[in-house]
Amino acid sequence: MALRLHDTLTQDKAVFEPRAPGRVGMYVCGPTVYDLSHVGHARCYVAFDVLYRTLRHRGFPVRYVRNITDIDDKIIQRAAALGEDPIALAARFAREYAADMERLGCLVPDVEPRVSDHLPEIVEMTRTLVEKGHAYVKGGDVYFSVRSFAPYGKLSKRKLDDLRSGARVEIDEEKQDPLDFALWKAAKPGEPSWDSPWGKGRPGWHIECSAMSLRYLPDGLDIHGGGMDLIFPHHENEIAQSEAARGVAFARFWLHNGFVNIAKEKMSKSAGNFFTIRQVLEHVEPEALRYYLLGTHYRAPIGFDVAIDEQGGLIGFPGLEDAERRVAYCYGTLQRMGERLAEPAEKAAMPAPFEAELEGFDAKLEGAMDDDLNTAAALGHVADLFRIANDLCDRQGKKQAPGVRKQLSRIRELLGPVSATLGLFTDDPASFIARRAGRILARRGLASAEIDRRVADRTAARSAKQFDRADEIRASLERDGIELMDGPRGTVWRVA
RNA sequence: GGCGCCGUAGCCAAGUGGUAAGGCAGAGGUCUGCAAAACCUCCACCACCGGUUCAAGUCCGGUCGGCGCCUCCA
Repeated sequence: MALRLHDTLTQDKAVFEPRAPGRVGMYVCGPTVYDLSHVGHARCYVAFDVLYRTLRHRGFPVRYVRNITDIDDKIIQRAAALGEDPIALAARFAREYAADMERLGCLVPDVEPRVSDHLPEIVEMTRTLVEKGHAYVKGGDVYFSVRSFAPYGKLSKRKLDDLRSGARVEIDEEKQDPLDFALWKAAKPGEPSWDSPWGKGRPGWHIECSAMSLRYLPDGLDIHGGGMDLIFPHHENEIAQSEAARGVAFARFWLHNGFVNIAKEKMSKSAGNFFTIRQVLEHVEPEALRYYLLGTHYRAPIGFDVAIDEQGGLIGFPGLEDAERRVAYCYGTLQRMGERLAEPAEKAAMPAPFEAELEGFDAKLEGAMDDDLNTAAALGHVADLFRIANDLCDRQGKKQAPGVRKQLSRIRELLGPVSATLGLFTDDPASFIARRAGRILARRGLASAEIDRRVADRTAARSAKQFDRADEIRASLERDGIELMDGPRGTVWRVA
């Protein structure tokens, strides 16, 4: 089996092989830190986290580089609006971003370079482009000459003449061609600036990714990723800068994730129809968001449901709440498995029918991930696994079957690669369930101690065979969204 | 206008030519004092029209509908 990835350059899937055996260089465009990250960012970084995890799980030594853009027009604008220092504002949102990533279960990249730490590399690459005739200086600005790079448009499948005719960009008198873009911008009063051969200034938007990616992946990139909206112009420009400067291919595989849509339209800052990651995490566990995102293939658009009351107030996120119930089901199953496995050992051998179904799982999971990281298909197989686990756990008393423990521990082993590659089900089951229950109860204004008391009342009524009274209490708890489960070890409750 | 993507059950969603994974909702059942949970069973003329093929949701052409990029954007 071999991992196949979809490459935007060829618009086709191909078997992934690193250019140099023994190491994989992977670069993902990180955020411009002028605000909190939203669900669209979450999707991108979760998707590439899965790629990172999968590569590592397959034994590739990976160097994962994900930048932080902390010098940018928007940061300067936002800082001016808030009366805050731009560098400080960027540092603040970079911390918030890191916290969001951690909560979503995204592994920390090997390198997270910041633009403000890499001015020398950026200046150097810009200087090289000027020397090679791919860039020109106008006043204190430096522009990349798009016409000087023949393959321009190869990633986004655009022709220069099409772009020109459709261009709605204002004609900048300083540019030789409207398509040219700034590598270096002359300083304006009150803005952060750095010294350069062209005077004080700061980097343009695209150059930082070329300079920083090649700084940490000097042999070139095996994989370059980001959102589909970066294909043009950002990634197209990165290719132009990098390949014009070095004369060699920049990245082998270009991977782009699809958008998160609200009411069929792309979630974006500029459209204002976005929800931040932490807004979402006020309503559901982080793992629910991760599970939800992985339920759709990373290149396909994913819808984001929002429930609004009549006054336009936010009620919640129905799709995410469904996902959370599903994650809770999985953790509930893991909890049952743990309890069952703690029981005394059996002697009987594993019966054949289950064995076959379980043994096929590894290959199914691997096959799904091999197919351009088909996490949705992978989760379909994971669903089978949890169903089998519950069925096994049900086999008690009269339905006792041999080999249950052995099979459950096998299932637990099979879940290892799931956690390793998808980053799911890594929490302690009891912790997840308790945390979720606590959050939902708090939202409903309920306390678990009070529920315990009501449950105890019902238990007393049941012992006295006062079933009407017992059912009355059950109904009352149900109205509060509490489900009761009478078992051999007594009654337990949980939030619906 | 240029380039590109998508249309699979009530909803979400996988499906790299050989008679449609999975989840939610719904119906029936097992279990239960009653329930719940869990499990079992049931539930698809793959937008439409042509074409290629022994065989098409899957390939090609067209129609209709939706979306994205071309300006900051994950």
